[in-house]
Amino acid sequence: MPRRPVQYWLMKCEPDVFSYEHLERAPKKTTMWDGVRNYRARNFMRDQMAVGDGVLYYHSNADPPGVAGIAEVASEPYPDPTQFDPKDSHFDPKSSPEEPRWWLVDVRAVQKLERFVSLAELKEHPELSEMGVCQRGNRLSVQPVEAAEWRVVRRLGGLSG
DNA sequence: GCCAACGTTGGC
DNA sequence: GCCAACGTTGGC
Repeated sequence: MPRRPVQYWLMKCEPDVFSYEHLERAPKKTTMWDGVRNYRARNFMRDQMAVGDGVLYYHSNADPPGVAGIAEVASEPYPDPTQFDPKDSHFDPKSSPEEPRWWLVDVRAVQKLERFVSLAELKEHPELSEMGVCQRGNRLSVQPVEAAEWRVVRRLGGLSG
């Protein structure tokens, strides 16, 4: 069974909540990407992500917003445990372990960018204009990224390849 | 702090 | 199934 090619993603997180530096210091440099409660974002994680996929770790609601580091998908999709916890702010009473509504993957830090690449800088590059994050009003917290876009962002961030 | 864009909810 | 109201996101 041939493995599908690596795919690329952009995942948003508020750095005040969990920055790229937080991820680097986490056990195994890995965290559960919990709390996503948007169906499109969930579908990307549940249906399309595979271990080893590349992730642009994006700082949203930040000054400035932008891509801080490279991460990777570090688990198969599995149900988000916070949906079952009545004490958790992401509790979903309509979900059940038998029929979980919300899914996530683990994300592992790979390499911090040599240079932070701000949203303003992303927008300066016409070859990145199709990226969701460059489009006005796009609030999706998990987005697919084209391989060509991935390479451009890496290069802007001072990484080779 | 403002507000545009979007997603969700709930009345009908 | 429509759509107005409301809540959230997130850049500015």
